[in-house]
Amino acid sequence: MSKSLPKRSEDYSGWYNELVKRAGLAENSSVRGCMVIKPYGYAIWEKMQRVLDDMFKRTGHSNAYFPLFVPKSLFEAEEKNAEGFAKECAVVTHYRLKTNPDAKGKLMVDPEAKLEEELIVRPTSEAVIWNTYKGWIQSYRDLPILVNQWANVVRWEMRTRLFLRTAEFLWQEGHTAHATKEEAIAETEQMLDVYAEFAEKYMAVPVVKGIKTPNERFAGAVETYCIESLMQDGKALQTGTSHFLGQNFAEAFDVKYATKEGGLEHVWGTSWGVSTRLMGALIMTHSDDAGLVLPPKLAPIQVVIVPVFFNDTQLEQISLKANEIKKNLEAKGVSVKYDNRDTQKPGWKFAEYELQGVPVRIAIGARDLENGTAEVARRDTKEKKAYPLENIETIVEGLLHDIQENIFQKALDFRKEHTTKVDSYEEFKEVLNKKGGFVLAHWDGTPETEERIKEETKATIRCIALQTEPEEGSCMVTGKPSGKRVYFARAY
RNA sequence: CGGGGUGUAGCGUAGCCCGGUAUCGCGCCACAUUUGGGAUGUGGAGGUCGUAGGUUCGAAUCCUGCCACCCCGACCA
Repeated sequence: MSKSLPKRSEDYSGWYNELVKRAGLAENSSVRGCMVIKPYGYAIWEKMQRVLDDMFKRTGHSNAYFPLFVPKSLFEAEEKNAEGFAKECAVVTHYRLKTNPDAKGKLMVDPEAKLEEELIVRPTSEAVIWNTYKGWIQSYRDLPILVNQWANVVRWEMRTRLFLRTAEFLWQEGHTAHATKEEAIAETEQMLDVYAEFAEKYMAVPVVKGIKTPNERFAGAVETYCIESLMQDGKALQTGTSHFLGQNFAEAFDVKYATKEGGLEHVWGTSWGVSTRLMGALIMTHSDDAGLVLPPKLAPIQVVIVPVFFNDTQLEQISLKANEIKKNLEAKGVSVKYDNRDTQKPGWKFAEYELQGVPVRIAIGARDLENGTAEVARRDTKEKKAYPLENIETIVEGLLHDIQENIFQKALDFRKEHTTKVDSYEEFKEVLNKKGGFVLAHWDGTPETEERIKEETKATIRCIALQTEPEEGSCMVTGKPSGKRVYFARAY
């Protein structure tokens, strides 16, 4: 195993794959397409979960849990949704194994134990949930229902990549039911805002909020909202989606409520989710050739203290000071690791914590004790500076704040530099090939043109941004009139 | 599912064409010297060569089947 990662500029996907493994985030498992999320990677996911979960609670949602299996008859009830997922479903057909009479010590599927109705391993839970909601909702007094679940889902992907696309992944899916269309749309938009806030304030990942074109829309939704972000290789990544389901699922599952006025109406629905794919966005937005760069707000270890010592006496003295700093920082809510192992050298530790993206590193040696200082290094810029020990906690606290701001700003600048307006198809292709990033162009609004662009350039419409100001123009491909520019990019 | 490739120690590999029981690096263990950016030396442990079969006195090497993984395509919210 070589010591350094592949360079981003030379082999971006190699860099990503190696980084995920070497930083201890995840690894491939013996199950095709499925990953093992390792403790360090899972710790980041847990922090994401905690923040998001709080945000969901604050907006009135409660958690619940629904089954992993969906009976085929339920699954197919909402036709478009079922069709959209049909090609990537794992299906349970039997419920028993038996010993194989032809191969000693081996098991085989018991042909006698065929399920009467196949069970689909959920690729998403709308079907089970709406079928359940049917029993929960009779009157307007039962609405709204604001439920979220943290779960795993399975989508049998042909080609997988750690975090970005795996056959099984972890996510949360919110499913809400409302009395009115307006309320459901407001919910959809509210959750999109929650995701955007989370991405920008916590992950430090700038996002474009928008709606999907019909081609890219969630199967079964009336409107799909999304947040899109830009990775360092110029490819876009969908980081979250929020769907206005209209009455599609209510109709498919016959979910009606009695109105105040005594009428009977189908309820309105939404669903919204973010997944472990966020980990991919986090990694690819900030990290560099030396390893992971984590935003302080999501870093499992925010500060690491590394002692530099030559003998046990020195270590003892340094530890005294280090533990004091650790305690003081922890009192301020900062998570600190004091790495006093004598089995690794300081230089090794420096490199290791850089690989793991720990935002701030404090090194204390005998020399520092004499001078009453410590060396403080920040991960994002790799700057090192000696500070007096007295107010080091304040310095570190400020630094964590700075890093959070700085990496967001850096990502935002990158996105600005890589967002290009073009007015011709030629220019469009050139920008895609030479520069990458988001390309803002006029489009005639037809699925045919969108499809043609996708086939010819591999770029898709990432979204129609919510904040886009109207601008008269003509479609770069067909010349037909267009009222605004849309975001194109090659995407993950 | 199509086209190409690869499976050899925990990881990365040489050997395969031309058959004779496996090379090197990292990591691991022990000891010593080291320790402010991934230390050095000496010694040591670790292998069903993906798997099943075939050819052969003898197979990592040749042949066949199977499995897994990677790349390209197709597919993909």
